[in-house]
Amino acid sequence: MSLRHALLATLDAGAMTGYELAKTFDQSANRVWHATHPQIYTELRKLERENLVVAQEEPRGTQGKATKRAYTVTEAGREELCRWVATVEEPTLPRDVAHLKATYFEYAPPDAAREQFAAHRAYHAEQLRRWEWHVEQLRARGTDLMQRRLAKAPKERHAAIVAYKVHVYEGMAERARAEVAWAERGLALVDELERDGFM
Amino acid sequence: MSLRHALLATLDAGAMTGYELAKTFDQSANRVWHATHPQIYTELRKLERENLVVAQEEPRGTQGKATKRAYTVTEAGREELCRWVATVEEPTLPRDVAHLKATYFEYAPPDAAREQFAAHRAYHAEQLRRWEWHVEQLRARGTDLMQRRLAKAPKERHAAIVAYKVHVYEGMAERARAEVAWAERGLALVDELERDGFM
DNA sequence: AGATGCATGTAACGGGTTACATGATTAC
DNA sequence: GTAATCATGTAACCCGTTACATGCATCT
Repeated sequence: MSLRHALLATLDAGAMTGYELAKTFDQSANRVWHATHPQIYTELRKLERENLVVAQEEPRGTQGKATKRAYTVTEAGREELCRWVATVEEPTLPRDVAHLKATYFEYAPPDAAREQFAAHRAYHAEQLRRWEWHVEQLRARGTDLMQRRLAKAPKERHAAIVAYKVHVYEGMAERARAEVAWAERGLALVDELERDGFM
Repeated sequence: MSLRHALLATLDAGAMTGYELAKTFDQSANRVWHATHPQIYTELRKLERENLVVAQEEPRGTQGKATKRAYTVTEAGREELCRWVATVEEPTLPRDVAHLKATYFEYAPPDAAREQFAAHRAYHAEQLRRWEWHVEQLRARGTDLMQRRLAKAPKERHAAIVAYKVHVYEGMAERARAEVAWAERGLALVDELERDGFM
């Protein structure tokens, strides 16, 4: 149940609608925790029922039929967020398709193996680019979310707020680099096995 | 739906019961893909209904009331396995509690942050030990599963069978090392922030 | 007038976890 | 005889995905 806390933390920087949260989640900041929009809307309603957030309903469009709802964290919500952040959690259990599949590449022709290592490399190279870009943005305190967050916090804490996020995103970048290197060693391995007649 | 393929691959090395598969899954080999025992038993029944495996039912114990079922892959199952291995899949979407939480360590007292980085380090150090041990076992072709797998495959393919698995497990070890390093940099960061009065 | 994109949802389904149930074997 | 462990399952629940529905806005 981490989605709710990711939502609480994001909302703590300032009120947002479900749509804005969904955008924030999948394009920029929280690529650490994936969530789809139906999930976000549903979870927000749930958080509202539990009084961890409150919604401000406003008309959307000119006809006044459609509405949008901007959510704000309540005091209880903030407490729940702090409680969660300070709690040590069980590590996520491993479930990694790419590595699982690579375990059994013996069952596939060399070209299929190569194709998959190449796809792996491409995906993580792209991720790496994103993480690196994001680290720069954070350091420059240039993202919307960060500015809103900093505006609400006392100045002496700004360094910590930025530093933890930078640390996380640098960790993700490091990971992506490792995946790229792993895929490249994989490609070399396929070549080697084929050259030596083992495939 | 990777569990079924992990099961098919494991069974392809030789018949096993659900219990043996569960053990294989969580203690030694397939720590790349976590699965609990109810899930394994259920999936095996499903694979059986789809004719991807067949079960050999045998009495268990002396009273002859309880039974056990040893599963074997069918030709269709092997084809499905090969098809899956050769297919490029969407990468698993990121969902990482530890990194998500670390993003918000600003909300926690420094000691709570330290405790979590320490737990992270301990967990991945232990994982690293496991992966390294496993790589050694594989290279020595010393695991049960590997020996059964090799016994069924033509000799000229042995090198590839071992090499792919070693590559995967070395990748996992590399990852674990990166997580340990990340946690250590995290600990240093908390110290630094506290020393400079930012917490 | 129709297509595309913004914005907010609901419903059905599937995979995975936790809790529970049951029987056999081994060690004390 | 009782506790622990081996072994096989079922049931309820929760989280997340996919597909569908709806309304407004903008561009052509």
